[in-house]
Amino acid sequence: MSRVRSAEKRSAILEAAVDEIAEAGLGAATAKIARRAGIATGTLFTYFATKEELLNELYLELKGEAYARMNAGFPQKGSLEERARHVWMSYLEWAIEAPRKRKVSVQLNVSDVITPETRVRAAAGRSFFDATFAELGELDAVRALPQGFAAALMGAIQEATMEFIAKNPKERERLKEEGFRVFWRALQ
Amino acid sequence: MSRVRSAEKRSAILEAAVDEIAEAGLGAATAKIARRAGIATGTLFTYFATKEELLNELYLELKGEAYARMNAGFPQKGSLEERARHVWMSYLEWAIEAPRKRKVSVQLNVSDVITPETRVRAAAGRSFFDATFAELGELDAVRALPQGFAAALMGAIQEATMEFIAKNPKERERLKEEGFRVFWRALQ
Amino acid sequence: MSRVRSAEKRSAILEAAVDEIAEAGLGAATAKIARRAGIATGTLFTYFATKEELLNELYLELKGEAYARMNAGFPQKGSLEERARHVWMSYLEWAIEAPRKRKVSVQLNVSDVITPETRVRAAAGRSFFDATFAELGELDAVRALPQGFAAALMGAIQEATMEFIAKNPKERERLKEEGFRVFWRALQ
Amino acid sequence: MSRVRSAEKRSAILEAAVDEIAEAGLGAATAKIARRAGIATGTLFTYFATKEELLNELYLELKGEAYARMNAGFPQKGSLEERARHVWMSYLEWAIEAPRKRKVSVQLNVSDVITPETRVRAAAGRSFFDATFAELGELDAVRALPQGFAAALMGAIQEATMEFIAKNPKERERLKEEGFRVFWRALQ
DNA sequence: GATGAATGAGGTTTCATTCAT
DNA sequence: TATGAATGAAACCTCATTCAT
Repeated sequence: MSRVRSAEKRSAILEAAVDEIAEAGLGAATAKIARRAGIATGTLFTYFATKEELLNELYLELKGEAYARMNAGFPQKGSLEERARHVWMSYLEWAIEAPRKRKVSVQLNVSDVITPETRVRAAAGRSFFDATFAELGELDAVRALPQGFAAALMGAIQEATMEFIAKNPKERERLKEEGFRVFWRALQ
Repeated sequence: MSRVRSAEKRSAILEAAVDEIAEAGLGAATAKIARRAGIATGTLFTYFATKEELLNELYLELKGEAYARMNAGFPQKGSLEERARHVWMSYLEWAIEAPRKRKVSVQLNVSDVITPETRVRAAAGRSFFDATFAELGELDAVRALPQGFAAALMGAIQEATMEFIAKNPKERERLKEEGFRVFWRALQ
Repeated sequence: MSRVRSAEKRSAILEAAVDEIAEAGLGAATAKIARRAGIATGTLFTYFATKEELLNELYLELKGEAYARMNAGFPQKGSLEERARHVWMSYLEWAIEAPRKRKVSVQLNVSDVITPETRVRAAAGRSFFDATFAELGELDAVRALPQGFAAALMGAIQEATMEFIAKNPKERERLKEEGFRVFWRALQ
Repeated sequence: MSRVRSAEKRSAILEAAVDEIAEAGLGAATAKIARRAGIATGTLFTYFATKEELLNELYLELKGEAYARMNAGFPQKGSLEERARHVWMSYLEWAIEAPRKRKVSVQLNVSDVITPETRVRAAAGRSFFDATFAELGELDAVRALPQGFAAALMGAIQEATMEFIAKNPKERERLKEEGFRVFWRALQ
């Protein structure tokens, strides 16, 4: 039997990619990523056929990780506000814990390497709380706006909130809460 | 006297940079930018010593252009809502008119090439309507949040709004207005 | 296992560098050196990280080669004159055989690319006959001069001798001998 | 009447070239030389048609300056040793006073930019004390060696001496004297 | 599968020289 | 003459990807 592609190595590459891209931008060299992952340059390409594929997979991974966090402990039966608050808080916690991951996720999102198909696949991870966003979209405040606006709005306000948490880490808890309240008020 | 450094050429380079970066990302080749600007490769470097400098100047230029738009026709004596609405609308109009510029502006903003000093210089262009944001920051909804949150919030919601305008260009006017109303409500 | 860095290729690069530099000076293009060595442009940089490193290694190589010649057949137990004569003759023979190498060695020596550290490392190769120079330094003629003067003196007179051998190759043997006698007399 | 090429500017260029080459090697940029000379890039080329010409003229200038020093106060009627000593001392003094000029002179000499014709023209400046070298060449010690050997020998030993003076500036006078004695003994 | 040397196109920047002013 | 912007070939070096081992 031949050796098998190891999941550990795959993860090591993705983690190394996060670090390297956080430091050097999307232009980060595959060779450096490989070295950081503790593997040979060539090995990287047995896990990801091209750099573009690596980047797309990374995007999926990061989105997936964030979504997993939001899905965990999701109060399926809570009130709309409770569910919205859960999503808000759990994403922010992930972003605070892994700022480089969030940074890279943003860079990937803004770039053109991520294919529409990848974006679609990434969105699939939201299944759990998508219903919540659908409900939010029904609120008077945004009913006249396209589907998805509520989600985008949350993302946007979180982005702004993150920025300030990064600057005042000690006020983290308060900022998380206040941020949510601003978001919530926007929807009333 | 020798030939004089022409403002037209400088502008041509910056415009070419916008187009090229919009298509190829921040990795866009200086040689291609030069060709698109109709000058020789070397000439670019008599206007901008390094690519990094070009990128920083471009950021300044784009921010400046957007701010100029917001400053133009600013209703100095209008109500707070009128002034906020002006800022909201004029930025969105600029972003809609020049989507590539906005896109590049976002990419630059997210990247690490823009120095803190450039960011400070860019912020200087906001003088006119900064007072408005200061006033917004005094509203109950965001009083507990750090200075600058209102501005960041507007940027964030605009970002979300832009995304949807890009997808539904025909609804532009309505989306602009609805977006503002969401923003405004968040502050009440 | 991957392909292994080949000593032959390394040598080929160094030899090509000698030829290219002899023809074009220290400004010789790395691309041309690579082509002459029969490898791709990029390959050169897997053997030498930068051109500067290549130049320093080349210096080491050339000095090493010359010193190896002088060490070979060194009459450890011969009289001072015999030992000095051996050093004198063997260096000149090397320089005559490989005039381009000597030329490049001189250019490198005069330039600022060779780091002090490289110079120190190069000097290490003289171990064998250093004792001889130390003894020469004790002779009355140069005792009042700094340590190392005798060695520098030999180098200088050899330089002058070389020049004339290059012009009158047929008189090589006589000039080698006469040159040594002038050197030797200077020390008496 | 049109403006005339100014001798001052020419000198300024040559001096700037010395400084720039001493710092950056023969690859020094003409534009930097021009800036250092306080003139425009283009102006340099009205004084020297090409960089190569500039370099050749510089060589001539430096050799000329050194020779002028040796010619000054030349003891036409002194003994052979007195005359030789004068040449020895005055060159060393020049080299000590203007180490960068000497350094550049050496670099030029070793390179291939200096044409044979320039070398011939440079040699012309030695007229005054050439007779002395001719006489030195008649001494038994070097009679069997080609014409010019005595001069080359002096140059070579001076080179060695210079090196040590550079390292021990305080012993300058003693080293100058001792160096000469070594040279003189070599000829006896 | 794993390795890392090899490849060569392409990236940024420099530079001697020209030429409009 | 003087100026310095303009030129574009070339320089050094990087990098995604391939492939011999």
